[in-house]
Amino acid sequence: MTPVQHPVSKPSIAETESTSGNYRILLLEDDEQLAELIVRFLSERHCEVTYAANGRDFMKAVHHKDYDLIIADVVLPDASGFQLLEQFRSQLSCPLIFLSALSSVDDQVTGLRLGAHDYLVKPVDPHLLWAKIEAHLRTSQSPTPANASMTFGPLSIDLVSRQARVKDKPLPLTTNEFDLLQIFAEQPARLLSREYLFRRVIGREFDGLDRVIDMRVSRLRKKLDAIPDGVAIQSIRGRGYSLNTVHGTP
Amino acid sequence: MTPVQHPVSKPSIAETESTSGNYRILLLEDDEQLAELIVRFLSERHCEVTYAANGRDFMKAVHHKDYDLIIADVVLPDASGFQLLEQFRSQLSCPLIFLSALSSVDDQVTGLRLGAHDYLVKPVDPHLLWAKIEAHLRTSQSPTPANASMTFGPLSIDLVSRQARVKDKPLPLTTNEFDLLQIFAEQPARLLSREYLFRRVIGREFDGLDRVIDMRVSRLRKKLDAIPDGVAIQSIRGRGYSLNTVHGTP
DNA sequence: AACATTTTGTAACAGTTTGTAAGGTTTTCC
DNA sequence: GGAAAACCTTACAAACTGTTACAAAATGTT
Repeated sequence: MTPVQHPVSKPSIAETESTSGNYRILLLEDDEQLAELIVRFLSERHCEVTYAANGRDFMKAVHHKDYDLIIADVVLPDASGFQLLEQFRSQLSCPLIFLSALSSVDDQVTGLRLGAHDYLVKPVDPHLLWAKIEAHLRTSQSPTPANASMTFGPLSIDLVSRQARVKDKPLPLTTNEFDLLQIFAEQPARLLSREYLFRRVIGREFDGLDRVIDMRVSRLRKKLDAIPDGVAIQSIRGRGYSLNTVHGTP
Repeated sequence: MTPVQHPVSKPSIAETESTSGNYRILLLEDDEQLAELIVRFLSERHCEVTYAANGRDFMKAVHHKDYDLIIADVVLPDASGFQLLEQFRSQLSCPLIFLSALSSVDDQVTGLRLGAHDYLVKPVDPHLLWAKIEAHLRTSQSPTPANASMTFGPLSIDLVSRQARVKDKPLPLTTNEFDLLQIFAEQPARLLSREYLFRRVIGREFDGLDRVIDMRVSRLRKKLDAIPDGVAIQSIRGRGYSLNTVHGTP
Protein backbone atom coordinates (compact mmCIF):
# COMPACT_ATOMS: atom_id res chain seq x y z
CA MET A 1 0.00 0.00 0.00
CA THR A 2 2.66 2.47 1.01
CA PRO A 3 6.44 2.28 0.92
CA VAL A 4 8.08 1.11 4.08
CA GLN A 5 9.24 4.18 5.88
CA HIS A 6 11.25 3.46 8.95
CA PRO A 7 11.86 0.06 10.37
CA VAL A 8 10.50 -0.05 13.85
CA SER A 9 13.19 -2.59 14.70
CA LYS A 10 13.00 -3.77 18.24
CA PRO A 11 11.89 -1.19 20.68
CA SER A 12 12.71 -2.36 24.15
CA ILE A 13 10.50 0.23 25.68
CA ALA A 14 7.74 2.46 24.60
CA GLU A 15 8.88 4.66 21.82
CA THR A 16 7.01 7.48 20.33
CA GLU A 17 6.34 7.62 16.66
CA SER A 18 4.69 9.81 14.15
CA THR A 19 4.25 13.48 13.62
CA SER A 20 2.98 14.70 16.97
CA GLY A 21 -0.39 13.55 15.80
CA ASN A 22 -3.92 14.28 16.68
CA TYR A 23 -4.36 11.37 19.01
CA ARG A 24 -2.06 9.59 21.40
CA ILE A 25 -2.51 5.86 21.17
CA LEU A 26 -0.87 3.18 23.23
CA LEU A 27 -0.42 -0.16 21.51
CA LEU A 28 0.23 -3.28 23.54
CA GLU A 29 1.14 -6.13 21.20
CA ASP A 30 3.84 -8.75 21.39
CA ASP A 31 3.77 -9.75 17.75
CA GLU A 32 6.35 -7.37 16.33
CA GLN A 33 5.31 -7.72 12.72
CA LEU A 34 1.71 -6.95 13.44
CA ALA A 35 2.68 -4.13 15.76
CA GLU A 36 4.83 -2.54 13.12
CA LEU A 37 1.99 -2.74 10.66
CA ILE A 38 -0.43 -1.08 13.03
CA VAL A 39 2.03 1.59 14.10
CA ARG A 40 2.67 2.53 10.51
CA PHE A 41 -1.00 2.54 9.65
CA LEU A 42 -1.94 4.74 12.58
CA SER A 43 1.01 7.04 12.06
CA GLU A 44 -0.21 7.68 8.56
CA ARG A 45 -3.42 8.83 10.16
CA HIS A 46 -1.59 11.36 12.27
CA CYS A 47 -1.60 9.42 15.48
CA GLU A 48 1.18 9.50 17.98
CA VAL A 49 1.61 5.83 18.70
CA THR A 50 3.43 4.44 21.69
CA TYR A 51 4.31 0.80 21.41
CA ALA A 52 4.70 -1.64 24.25
CA ALA A 53 5.63 -5.26 23.60
CA ASN A 54 4.89 -6.67 27.02
CA GLY A 55 3.18 -6.05 30.32
CA ARG A 56 6.18 -4.40 31.88
CA ASP A 57 6.54 -1.80 29.16
CA PHE A 58 2.83 -1.30 29.19
CA MET A 59 2.86 -0.44 32.86
CA LYS A 60 5.71 1.99 32.38
CA ALA A 61 3.95 3.62 29.49
CA VAL A 62 0.69 3.98 31.36
CA HIS A 63 2.46 5.56 34.28
CA HIS A 64 4.48 7.80 32.07
CA LYS A 65 1.71 9.70 30.40
CA ASP A 66 -1.89 9.88 29.31
CA TYR A 67 -3.35 8.44 26.17
CA ASP A 68 -6.48 8.98 24.19
CA LEU A 69 -6.93 5.29 23.47
CA ILE A 70 -5.31 1.94 24.20
CA ILE A 71 -5.18 -1.07 21.93
CA ALA A 72 -4.18 -4.18 23.82
CA ASP A 73 -3.45 -7.76 22.97
CA VAL A 74 -4.62 -10.37 25.45
CA VAL A 75 -1.93 -13.00 25.23
CA LEU A 76 1.44 -11.61 26.23
CA PRO A 77 4.75 -13.14 27.20
CA ASP A 78 4.79 -11.87 30.75
CA ALA A 79 1.15 -11.16 31.54
CA SER A 80 -2.43 -11.36 30.40
CA GLY A 81 -4.20 -8.37 28.94
CA PHE A 82 -7.16 -9.21 31.10
CA GLN A 83 -5.04 -9.03 34.24
CA LEU A 84 -3.53 -5.75 33.16
CA LEU A 85 -6.89 -4.19 32.53
CA GLU A 86 -8.22 -5.39 35.85
CA GLN A 87 -5.21 -3.88 37.53
CA PHE A 88 -5.26 -0.52 35.77
CA ARG A 89 -8.93 -0.05 35.14
CA SER A 90 -9.37 2.52 37.86
CA GLN A 91 -6.40 4.51 36.62
CA LEU A 92 -7.38 4.55 32.99
CA SER A 93 -9.51 7.38 31.78
CA CYS A 94 -9.42 6.45 28.12
CA PRO A 95 -11.06 3.70 26.11
CA LEU A 96 -9.30 0.37 25.80
CA ILE A 97 -9.81 -2.00 22.90
CA PHE A 98 -8.73 -5.59 23.01
CA LEU A 99 -7.24 -7.00 19.86
CA SER A 100 -6.79 -10.70 20.19
CA ALA A 101 -6.69 -13.98 18.35
CA LEU A 102 -8.80 -15.46 21.11
CA SER A 103 -12.08 -15.49 19.30
CA SER A 104 -14.43 -17.38 21.56
CA VAL A 105 -17.51 -15.68 22.85
CA ASP A 106 -16.36 -16.35 26.38
CA ASP A 107 -13.12 -14.49 25.84
CA GLN A 108 -14.88 -11.57 24.25
CA VAL A 109 -17.45 -11.39 27.02
CA THR A 110 -14.72 -11.61 29.62
CA GLY A 111 -12.80 -8.77 28.04
CA LEU A 112 -15.84 -6.54 27.80
CA ARG A 113 -16.99 -7.34 31.31
CA LEU A 114 -13.62 -6.30 32.60
CA GLY A 115 -14.31 -2.85 31.27
CA ALA A 116 -12.89 -2.93 27.77
CA HIS A 117 -14.70 -0.71 25.33
CA ASP A 118 -14.40 -3.13 22.45
CA TYR A 119 -13.01 -6.50 21.52
CA LEU A 120 -11.68 -7.09 18.03
CA VAL A 121 -10.73 -10.52 16.78
CA LYS A 122 -7.56 -10.97 14.78
CA PRO A 123 -7.02 -10.72 11.97
CA VAL A 124 -8.73 -7.37 11.69
CA ASP A 125 -8.95 -5.22 8.60
CA PRO A 126 -6.94 -2.04 9.20
CA HIS A 127 -9.72 0.15 7.92
CA LEU A 128 -12.18 -1.46 10.26
CA LEU A 129 -9.75 -1.03 13.12
CA TRP A 130 -9.42 2.62 12.27
CA ALA A 131 -13.17 3.10 12.04
CA LYS A 132 -13.53 1.50 15.46
CA ILE A 133 -10.81 3.70 16.89
CA GLU A 134 -12.46 6.79 15.51
CA ALA A 135 -15.81 5.70 16.88
CA HIS A 136 -14.43 5.27 20.37
CA LEU A 137 -12.43 8.47 20.25
CA ARG A 138 -15.49 10.28 19.04
CA THR A 139 -17.58 9.21 22.00
CA SER A 140 -14.91 9.66 24.62
CA GLN A 141 -13.55 12.95 23.35
CA SER A 142 -16.79 14.81 23.12
CA PRO A 143 -18.84 14.70 26.29
CA THR A 144 -20.55 17.74 24.93
CA PRO A 145 -21.24 17.89 21.24
CA ALA A 146 -18.43 19.55 19.37
CA ASN A 147 -20.71 21.40 16.99
CA ALA A 148 -22.13 23.43 19.79
CA SER A 149 -22.75 26.41 17.56
CA MET A 150 -23.15 27.30 13.96
CA THR A 151 -23.42 30.43 11.91
CA PHE A 152 -24.81 31.43 8.58
CA GLY A 153 -24.30 34.99 7.53
CA PRO A 154 -25.73 37.27 10.20
CA LEU A 155 -27.32 34.30 11.94
CA SER A 156 -25.63 32.43 14.75
CA ILE A 157 -27.05 29.59 16.75
CA ASP A 158 -25.84 28.19 20.02
CA LEU A 159 -27.07 24.63 20.41
CA VAL A 160 -26.12 24.45 24.07
CA SER A 161 -27.92 27.45 25.43
CA ARG A 162 -30.37 27.17 22.57
CA GLN A 163 -30.09 30.82 21.77
CA ALA A 164 -30.24 32.29 18.31
CA ARG A 165 -28.78 35.64 17.30
CA VAL A 166 -29.13 37.76 14.22
CA LYS A 167 -26.53 40.44 13.79
CA ASP A 168 -25.46 39.75 17.37
CA LYS A 169 -28.88 40.60 18.68
CA PRO A 170 -30.68 37.89 20.63
CA LEU A 171 -33.68 36.45 18.86
CA PRO A 172 -36.16 34.95 21.31
CA LEU A 173 -37.63 31.79 19.87
CA THR A 174 -39.95 29.13 21.13
CA THR A 175 -38.81 25.53 21.26
CA ASN A 176 -40.33 24.54 17.98
CA GLU A 177 -39.15 27.66 16.25
CA PHE A 178 -35.64 27.05 17.42
CA ASP A 179 -35.68 23.43 16.31
CA LEU A 180 -36.88 24.44 12.89
CA LEU A 181 -34.30 27.18 12.52
CA GLN A 182 -31.60 24.77 13.56
CA ILE A 183 -32.56 22.37 10.81
CA PHE A 184 -32.45 25.19 8.30
CA ALA A 185 -29.10 26.36 9.61
CA GLU A 186 -27.64 22.89 9.26
CA GLN A 187 -28.13 23.12 5.52
CA PRO A 188 -28.37 26.81 4.77
CA ALA A 189 -29.22 28.16 1.38
CA ARG A 190 -30.47 24.77 0.40
CA LEU A 191 -33.88 23.58 -0.53
CA LEU A 192 -35.52 21.52 2.19
CA SER A 193 -38.67 19.71 1.18
CA ARG A 194 -41.78 19.68 3.27
CA GLU A 195 -41.43 15.93 3.51
CA TYR A 196 -37.95 16.25 4.95
CA LEU A 197 -38.87 18.99 7.39
CA PHE A 198 -41.92 17.09 8.50
CA ARG A 199 -39.88 14.01 9.14
CA ARG A 200 -37.28 15.93 11.11
CA VAL A 201 -39.72 18.05 13.08
CA ILE A 202 -42.74 15.85 13.62
CA GLY A 203 -41.06 12.51 13.36
CA ARG A 204 -43.26 10.64 10.98
CA GLU A 205 -43.94 10.49 7.32
CA PHE A 206 -45.66 13.43 5.67
CA ASP A 207 -49.20 12.61 4.63
CA GLY A 208 -49.44 15.39 2.08
CA LEU A 209 -52.16 17.33 3.87
CA ASP A 210 -50.79 18.47 7.20
CA ARG A 211 -50.12 22.20 7.42
CA VAL A 212 -48.00 22.15 10.54
CA ILE A 213 -44.81 22.99 8.72
CA ASP A 214 -46.47 25.91 6.97
CA MET A 215 -47.62 27.17 10.30
CA ARG A 216 -44.26 26.85 11.98
CA VAL A 217 -42.48 28.44 9.09
CA SER A 218 -44.96 31.27 9.20
CA ARG A 219 -44.32 31.93 12.85
CA LEU A 220 -40.58 31.65 12.57
CA ARG A 221 -40.61 33.80 9.49
CA LYS A 222 -42.49 36.54 11.28
CA LYS A 223 -39.72 36.82 13.84
CA LEU A 224 -36.93 36.62 11.31
CA ASP A 225 -38.47 39.25 9.06
CA ALA A 226 -38.66 41.66 11.96
CA ILE A 227 -34.91 42.12 11.76
CA PRO A 228 -33.74 43.90 8.61
CA ASP A 229 -30.72 42.64 6.67
CA GLY A 230 -30.81 39.33 8.48
CA VAL A 231 -31.90 35.99 7.15
CA ALA A 232 -35.18 34.90 5.67
CA ILE A 233 -36.96 31.73 4.78
CA GLN A 234 -37.78 31.58 1.14
CA SER A 235 -40.49 29.31 -0.17
CA ILE A 236 -40.08 27.48 -3.40
CA ARG A 237 -43.46 26.61 -4.66
CA GLY A 238 -44.13 22.91 -4.91
CA ARG A 239 -40.69 22.06 -3.56
CA GLY A 240 -40.19 23.38 -0.07
CA TYR A 241 -38.32 26.08 1.78
CA SER A 242 -34.79 27.36 2.08
CA LEU A 243 -32.96 29.68 4.41
CA ASN A 244 -31.14 32.58 2.79
CA THR A 245 -29.44 35.78 3.69
CA VAL A 246 -31.35 38.91 2.88
CA HIS A 247 -29.97 41.15 0.17
CA GLY A 248 -29.18 44.50 1.69
CA THR A 249 -31.26 47.15 -0.07
CA PRO A 250 -29.32 47.97 -3.22
CA MET B 1 -36.49 9.90 -1.86
CA THR B 2 -40.21 9.42 -2.01
CA PRO B 3 -41.73 7.64 0.93
CA VAL B 4 -42.35 4.01 0.22
CA GLN B 5 -45.89 3.14 1.04
CA HIS B 6 -45.72 0.01 3.03
CA PRO B 7 -48.84 -1.87 4.00
CA VAL B 8 -48.95 -1.43 7.72
CA SER B 9 -48.60 -4.94 8.96
CA LYS B 10 -48.83 -5.86 12.60
CA PRO B 11 -47.37 -3.89 15.43
CA SER B 12 -48.67 -0.51 14.41
CA ILE B 13 -46.39 1.23 16.84
CA ALA B 14 -43.66 0.44 19.21
CA GLU B 15 -44.85 -1.81 21.92
CA THR B 16 -43.31 -1.72 25.31
CA GLU B 17 -42.25 -4.86 27.05
CA SER B 18 -40.72 -6.00 30.23
CA THR B 19 -40.73 -5.05 33.85
CA SER B 20 -39.99 -1.33 33.88
CA GLY B 21 -36.35 -2.28 33.75
CA ASN B 22 -33.08 -0.63 34.37
CA TYR B 23 -32.43 0.43 30.81
CA ARG B 24 -34.66 1.52 28.02
CA ILE B 25 -33.61 -0.02 24.76
CA LEU B 26 -35.04 0.57 21.34
CA LEU B 27 -34.80 -2.35 18.95
CA LEU B 28 -35.21 -1.79 15.23
CA GLU B 29 -35.43 -5.15 13.50
CA ASP B 30 -37.71 -6.39 10.77
CA ASP B 31 -37.13 -10.08 11.35
CA GLU B 32 -39.87 -10.80 13.81
CA GLN B 33 -38.47 -14.06 15.04
CA LEU B 34 -35.09 -12.58 15.80
CA ALA B 35 -36.67 -9.52 17.33
CA GLU B 36 -38.79 -11.58 19.63
CA LEU B 37 -35.73 -13.51 20.70
CA ILE B 38 -33.80 -10.38 21.50
CA VAL B 39 -36.71 -8.74 23.27
CA ARG B 40 -37.14 -11.76 25.48
CA PHE B 41 -33.45 -11.99 26.17
CA LEU B 42 -33.13 -8.33 27.11
CA SER B 43 -36.32 -8.36 29.13
CA GLU B 44 -34.88 -11.14 31.23
CA ARG B 45 -32.06 -8.76 31.97
CA HIS B 46 -34.47 -6.16 33.25
CA CYS B 47 -34.46 -3.97 30.20
CA GLU B 48 -37.49 -2.13 28.97
CA VAL B 49 -37.43 -2.93 25.29
CA THR B 50 -39.34 -1.02 22.68
CA TYR B 51 -39.64 -2.79 19.40
CA ALA B 52 -39.94 -1.18 16.00
CA ALA B 53 -40.27 -3.31 12.88
CA ASN B 54 -39.67 -0.61 10.29
CA GLY B 55 -38.41 2.88 9.74
CA ARG B 56 -41.77 4.46 10.29
CA ASP B 57 -42.24 2.94 13.72
CA PHE B 58 -38.65 3.74 14.53
CA MET B 59 -39.20 7.43 13.84
CA LYS B 60 -42.30 7.44 15.99
CA ALA B 61 -40.49 5.70 18.81
CA VAL B 62 -37.51 8.04 18.71
CA HIS B 63 -39.73 11.06 18.89
CA HIS B 64 -41.92 9.55 21.53
CA LYS B 65 -39.32 9.19 24.22
CA ASP B 66 -35.72 8.79 25.22
CA TYR B 67 -33.71 5.62 25.22
CA ASP B 68 -30.49 4.54 26.78
CA LEU B 69 -29.41 2.56 23.76
CA ILE B 70 -30.58 1.70 20.27
CA ILE B 71 -30.01 -1.55 18.42
CA ALA B 72 -30.72 -1.19 14.72
CA ASP B 73 -30.82 -3.45 11.75
CA VAL B 74 -29.54 -2.01 8.48
CA VAL B 75 -31.79 -3.65 5.91
CA LEU B 76 -35.40 -2.73 6.47
CA PRO B 77 -38.58 -2.95 4.42
CA ASP B 78 -39.15 0.78 4.12
CA ALA B 79 -35.77 2.35 4.78
CA SER B 80 -32.09 1.79 5.39
CA GLY B 81 -30.65 1.86 8.87
CA PHE B 82 -27.83 3.99 7.51
CA GLN B 83 -30.29 6.56 6.21
CA LEU B 84 -32.15 6.62 9.47
CA LEU B 85 -28.99 7.17 11.48
CA GLU B 86 -27.86 9.94 9.17
CA GLN B 87 -31.21 11.57 9.59
CA PHE B 88 -31.50 11.25 13.35
CA ARG B 89 -27.88 11.46 14.38
CA SER B 90 -28.14 14.99 15.64
CA GLN B 91 -31.22 14.17 17.64
CA LEU B 92 -29.90 11.04 19.27
CA SER B 93 -28.13 11.36 22.55
CA CYS B 94 -27.65 7.67 23.18
CA PRO B 95 -25.40 5.03 21.64
CA LEU B 96 -26.60 3.18 18.58
CA ILE B 97 -25.42 -0.29 17.64
CA PHE B 98 -25.94 -1.73 14.20
CA LEU B 99 -26.85 -5.39 14.05
CA SER B 100 -26.79 -6.57 10.50
CA ALA B 101 -26.20 -9.52 8.24
CA LEU B 102 -24.17 -7.24 6.01
CA SER B 103 -20.75 -8.38 7.05
CA SER B 104 -18.37 -6.69 4.63
CA VAL B 105 -15.72 -4.36 5.98
CA ASP B 106 -17.13 -1.59 3.84
CA ASP B 107 -20.55 -1.88 5.42
CA GLN B 108 -19.10 -1.94 8.90
CA VAL B 109 -16.91 1.07 8.21
CA THR B 110 -19.82 2.92 6.70
CA GLY B 111 -21.97 2.27 9.72
CA LEU B 112 -19.31 3.38 12.14
CA ARG B 113 -18.42 6.46 10.13
CA LEU B 114 -22.04 7.49 10.21
CA GLY B 115 -21.74 7.70 13.95
CA ALA B 116 -22.75 4.26 15.15
CA HIS B 117 -21.04 3.18 18.31
CA ASP B 118 -20.67 -0.40 17.23
CA TYR B 119 -21.45 -2.78 14.41
CA LEU B 120 -22.28 -6.38 15.14
CA VAL B 121 -22.58 -8.99 12.43
CA LYS B 122 -25.42 -11.47 12.49
CA PRO B 123 -25.68 -14.03 13.79
CA VAL B 124 -24.49 -12.74 17.10
CA ASP B 125 -24.30 -14.68 20.32
CA PRO B 126 -26.83 -13.21 22.76
CA HIS B 127 -24.30 -13.14 25.56
CA LEU B 128 -21.86 -11.23 23.42
CA LEU B 129 -24.61 -8.83 22.42
CA TRP B 130 -25.41 -8.28 26.05
CA ALA B 131 -21.77 -7.71 26.96
CA LYS B 132 -21.51 -5.15 24.19
CA ILE B 133 -24.67 -3.43 25.32
CA GLU B 134 -23.38 -3.26 28.86
CA ALA B 135 -20.06 -1.89 27.66
CA HIS B 136 -21.70 0.92 25.74
CA LEU B 137 -24.16 1.73 28.49
CA ARG B 138 -21.29 1.80 30.93
CA THR B 139 -19.42 4.43 29.00
CA SER B 140 -22.40 6.54 28.07
CA GLN B 141 -24.21 6.41 31.37
CA SER B 142 -21.40 7.58 33.57
CA PRO B 143 -20.06 10.78 32.13
CA THR B 144 -19.16 11.72 35.66
CA PRO B 145 -17.65 8.96 37.74
CA ALA B 146 -17.72 8.87 41.48
CA ASN B 147 -16.01 12.21 41.81
CA ALA B 148 -16.58 13.80 45.13
CA SER B 149 -17.09 17.19 43.55
CA MET B 150 -17.93 18.63 40.23
CA THR B 151 -18.05 22.00 38.62
CA PHE B 152 -19.81 23.58 35.71
CA GLY B 153 -18.95 27.13 34.95
CA PRO B 154 -19.53 29.24 38.06
CA LEU B 155 -21.25 26.31 39.77
CA SER B 156 -19.41 23.90 42.02
CA ILE B 157 -20.89 21.04 43.96
CA ASP B 158 -19.36 19.06 46.76
CA LEU B 159 -21.03 15.67 47.02
CA VAL B 160 -19.50 14.92 50.40
CA SER B 161 -20.53 17.99 52.32
CA ARG B 162 -23.48 18.36 49.98
CA GLN B 163 -22.81 22.00 49.51
CA ALA B 164 -23.30 23.93 46.32
CA ARG B 165 -21.55 27.14 45.41
CA VAL B 166 -22.09 29.66 42.67
CA LYS B 167 -19.24 32.02 42.03
CA ASP B 168 -17.70 30.77 45.29
CA LYS B 169 -20.68 31.89 47.26
CA PRO B 170 -22.51 29.20 49.22
CA LEU B 171 -25.94 28.39 47.93
CA PRO B 172 -28.17 26.94 50.61
CA LEU B 173 -30.32 24.19 49.18
CA THR B 174 -32.78 21.72 50.58
CA THR B 175 -32.20 18.00 50.17
CA ASN B 176 -34.37 17.65 47.14
CA GLU B 177 -33.04 20.76 45.54
CA PHE B 178 -29.50 19.56 45.95
CA ASP B 179 -30.30 16.14 44.51
CA LEU B 180 -31.89 17.73 41.50
CA LEU B 181 -29.04 20.13 40.94
CA GLN B 182 -26.59 17.26 41.18
CA ILE B 183 -28.37 15.39 38.43
CA PHE B 184 -28.25 18.47 36.27
CA ALA B 185 -24.59 19.01 37.04
CA GLU B 186 -23.76 15.45 36.05
CA GLN B 187 -24.82 16.20 32.52
CA PRO B 188 -24.62 19.95 32.20
CA ALA B 189 -25.79 21.79 29.16
CA ARG B 190 -27.71 18.76 28.11
CA LEU B 191 -31.39 18.20 27.72
CA LEU B 192 -32.84 16.06 30.49
CA SER B 193 -36.36 14.89 29.91
CA ARG B 194 -39.04 14.98 32.53
CA GLU B 195 -39.22 11.22 32.27
CA TYR B 196 -35.55 10.89 33.07
CA LEU B 197 -35.60 13.37 35.91
CA PHE B 198 -38.67 11.77 37.38
CA ARG B 199 -37.04 8.38 37.31
CA ARG B 200 -33.89 9.70 38.91
CA VAL B 201 -35.60 11.83 41.52
CA ILE B 202 -38.77 9.96 42.39
CA GLY B 203 -37.65 6.52 41.40
CA ARG B 204 -40.52 5.29 39.32
CA GLU B 205 -41.87 5.74 35.85
CA PHE B 206 -43.36 9.07 34.90
CA ASP B 207 -47.10 8.88 34.43
CA GLY B 208 -47.29 11.98 32.29
CA LEU B 209 -49.35 13.99 34.73
CA ASP B 210 -47.30 14.48 37.86
CA ARG B 211 -46.02 18.01 38.34
CA VAL B 212 -43.48 17.30 41.03
CA ILE B 213 -40.54 17.91 38.76
CA ASP B 214 -41.98 21.23 37.62
CA MET B 215 -42.36 22.24 41.20
CA ARG B 216 -38.87 21.25 42.23
CA VAL B 217 -37.37 22.91 39.21
CA SER B 218 -39.32 26.02 40.02
CA ARG B 219 -37.98 26.17 43.54
CA LEU B 220 -34.42 25.40 42.56
CA ARG B 221 -34.65 27.88 39.76
CA LYS B 222 -35.75 30.62 42.11
CA LYS B 223 -32.59 30.22 44.14
CA LEU B 224 -30.33 29.95 41.13
CA ASP B 225 -31.79 32.99 39.47
CA ALA B 226 -31.13 35.06 42.56
CA ILE B 227 -27.44 35.03 41.70
CA PRO B 228 -26.56 37.01 38.59
CA ASP B 229 -24.17 35.59 36.00
CA GLY B 230 -24.42 32.13 37.48
CA VAL B 231 -26.23 29.15 36.08
CA ALA B 232 -29.84 28.73 35.14
CA ILE B 233 -32.23 25.94 34.32
CA GLN B 234 -33.71 26.34 30.92
CA SER B 235 -36.91 24.66 29.92
CA ILE B 236 -37.41 23.24 26.49
CA ARG B 237 -41.07 22.86 25.90
CA GLY B 238 -42.24 19.34 25.41
CA ARG B 239 -38.74 17.98 25.94
CA GLY B 240 -37.49 18.79 29.39
CA TYR B 241 -34.94 20.96 31.11
CA SER B 242 -31.25 21.70 30.83
CA LEU B 243 -28.70 23.45 32.99
CA ASN B 244 -26.75 26.24 31.35
CA THR B 245 -24.43 29.03 32.22
CA VAL B 246 -25.91 32.47 32.03
CA HIS B 247 -24.56 34.80 29.41
CA GLY B 248 -23.55 37.99 31.08
CA THR B 249 -25.28 40.74 29.14
CA PRO B 250 -22.71 41.75 26.51
C1' DA C 1 -44.78 14.66 74.00
C1' DA C 2 -46.08 19.13 72.22
C1' DC C 3 -44.94 22.98 69.57
C1' DA C 4 -42.47 25.63 65.98
C1' DT C 5 -40.06 25.54 61.69
C1' DT C 6 -38.89 23.85 57.40
C1' DT C 7 -39.71 21.15 53.51
C1' DT C 8 -42.57 18.95 50.18
C1' DG C 9 -46.73 17.56 47.44
C1' DT C 10 -51.32 18.69 45.44
C1' DA C 11 -54.41 21.70 43.53
C1' DA C 12 -55.65 25.70 41.18
C1' DC C 13 -54.87 29.59 38.31
C1' DA C 14 -52.45 32.25 34.73
C1' DG C 15 -49.61 32.80 30.82
C1' DT C 16 -47.46 30.82 26.79
C1' DT C 17 -47.09 27.79 22.97
C1' DT C 18 -48.91 24.84 19.51
C1' DG C 19 -52.23 22.33 16.36
C1' DT C 20 -56.47 22.43 13.62
C1' DA C 21 -59.67 24.65 10.99
C1' DA C 22 -61.10 27.97 7.97
C1' DG C 23 -60.79 31.68 5.11
C1' DG C 24 -57.54 34.77 2.18
C1' DT C 25 -53.82 35.48 -1.01
C1' DT C 26 -50.58 34.47 -4.55
C1' DT C 27 -49.06 31.69 -8.34
C1' DT C 28 -49.74 28.67 -12.22
C1' DC C 29 -52.09 27.16 -16.08
C1' DC C 30 -55.84 27.04 -19.27
C1' DG D 1 -59.70 36.55 -17.20
C1' DG D 2 -60.81 32.63 -14.43
C1' DA D 3 -60.18 28.32 -12.07
C1' DA D 4 -57.34 25.35 -9.53
C1' DA D 5 -53.49 24.50 -6.78
C1' DA D 6 -50.18 25.93 -3.44
C1' DC D 7 -49.33 28.75 0.13
C1' DC D 8 -50.09 32.18 4.05
C1' DT D 9 -52.40 33.81 8.04
C1' DT D 10 -56.04 34.65 11.35
C1' DA D 11 -58.78 32.58 14.97
C1' DC D 12 -59.63 29.59 18.46
C1' DA D 13 -59.19 25.53 21.29
C1' DA D 14 -56.12 22.33 23.43
C1' DA D 15 -51.81 21.31 25.55
C1' DC D 16 -47.89 22.65 28.21
C1' DT D 17 -45.50 25.16 31.69
C1' DG D 18 -44.66 28.46 35.76
C1' DT D 19 -46.14 30.01 39.99
C1' DT D 20 -49.00 30.86 44.02
C1' DA D 21 -51.50 28.96 47.88
C1' DC D 22 -52.31 25.79 51.14
C1' DA D 23 -52.19 21.35 53.46
C1' DA D 24 -49.48 17.35 54.73
C1' DA D 25 -45.19 15.56 56.17
C1' DA D 26 -40.75 15.83 58.06
C1' DT D 27 -37.53 17.86 61.18
C1' DG D 28 -35.88 20.24 65.15
C1' DT D 29 -36.54 22.13 69.83
C1' DT D 30 -38.11 22.63 74.38
